[in-house]
Amino acid sequence: MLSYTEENYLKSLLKISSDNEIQTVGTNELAARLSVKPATANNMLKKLKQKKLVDYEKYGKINLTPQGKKKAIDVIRKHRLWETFLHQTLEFTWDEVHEVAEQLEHIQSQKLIDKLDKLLNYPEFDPHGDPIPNKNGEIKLPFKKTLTDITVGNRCKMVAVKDNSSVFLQYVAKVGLGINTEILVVSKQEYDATTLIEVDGVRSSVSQKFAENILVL
Amino acid sequence: MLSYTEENYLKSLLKISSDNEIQTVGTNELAARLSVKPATANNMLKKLKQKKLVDYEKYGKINLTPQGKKKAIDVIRKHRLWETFLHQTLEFTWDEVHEVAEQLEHIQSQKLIDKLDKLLNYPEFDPHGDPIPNKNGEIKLPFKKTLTDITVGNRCKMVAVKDNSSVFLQYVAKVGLGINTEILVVSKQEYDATTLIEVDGVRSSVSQKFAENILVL
DNA sequence: GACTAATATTCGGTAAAAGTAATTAAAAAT
DNA sequence: ATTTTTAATTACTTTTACCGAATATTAGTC
Repeated sequence: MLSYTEENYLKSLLKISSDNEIQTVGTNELAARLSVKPATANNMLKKLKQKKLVDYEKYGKINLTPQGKKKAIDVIRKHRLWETFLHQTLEFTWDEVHEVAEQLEHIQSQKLIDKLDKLLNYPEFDPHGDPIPNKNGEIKLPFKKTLTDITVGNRCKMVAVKDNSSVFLQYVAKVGLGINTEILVVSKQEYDATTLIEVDGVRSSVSQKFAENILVL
Repeated sequence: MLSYTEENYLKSLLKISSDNEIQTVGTNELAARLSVKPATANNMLKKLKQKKLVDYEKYGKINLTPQGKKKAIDVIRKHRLWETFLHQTLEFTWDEVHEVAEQLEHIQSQKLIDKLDKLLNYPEFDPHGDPIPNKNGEIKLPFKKTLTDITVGNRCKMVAVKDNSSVFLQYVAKVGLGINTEILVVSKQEYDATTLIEVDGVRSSVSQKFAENILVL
């Protein structure tokens, strides 16, 4: 049985590698994500290596073993199913779901998750548009284009967000955006890529940082 | 914020005092309930006293403070709401719900519990017939008569069970009993109070121990 | 190839949580 | 009033997670 903390480390490892493409996961980055010091992360990595959940050599690259990856996917599956449940069934707003799901994802009961999955009718994406791994650990490929990729004068549809922080999500909602809303890119500043967008007839100016976190189709 | 274990101690303290009427709660009994050594329970009691959740003096009797009681009721409320959810919404059998609810009861989110309560339409009793405290901590009085109180030739209706162990519940179901089933007391052995009952036309012989754990109206 | 910056690791130690064995105190029995 | 039994407490152990400081390694630059 894995501890709450161990599960979080595995989850972060998987998330980092899927966020940054092929990219190399380092002790520092891992530590930063989890808001701990590198020494702490290193300790945990040693423990996880011993449990054969991660595979790495001193000063070498960190990889999840097949077992570790399976476990990590399972945690993410639980997290996203709970988010979906909170949003769909219990009417939580999409910026409220994450925090509670962080707790719920550690509940141990295979049957619970299977039943929840069924209740929600086997959803493929959570309220933020992130893919929910199915029971076999298969994940629908997430979208790769962001709002920054849309050229001036073109329309696109928002399908997900990259940043799940509550402050970001509330800002997104304030601009009139949500899953499946249409966006028109009106203009862009050449200097800092500040973008003027139009959503349901309302225009807003958003920063490059903002646009990078909006995934579109 | 209370730890998982602290919450369990408070819950047990409340349960003991409501199970055994006025009865004095001792360190030993508490320890036995939680399957730890008396020393462990004593440690925790000191900690809980310091947090002003229990009130007791060395070698004296243990009482929950108003705050402690409130917290304990809250944990029980969460436990029983989750049990109801698992049974009603997710189709768990009544002997499966307890174990998972033991985990779910520690999730911290007022909103989650309120929404769950609403989803279930503010239930007053859980799948075992135990009363669910409402949002203000008020508890519908539980039933006090047991199957042993019914005299030969009379009928009664099962409304709850005292023992929530899976082995007992499965036995109960095997005899044909469930919440709201009718029972006819056919005869009783004088020697050991073994009782012959009839449920839906099927007769079974049950021990005194069994009968004591069946609450009836 | 030597210097340096960035990154990783080890060591020693802290703090909190949860537990037990062995002892001591109190209550009950003779 | 002494012994026996029961209950409560003290003192110590283990586990988990964390950090600061010192050290080691790797990679990039001149």
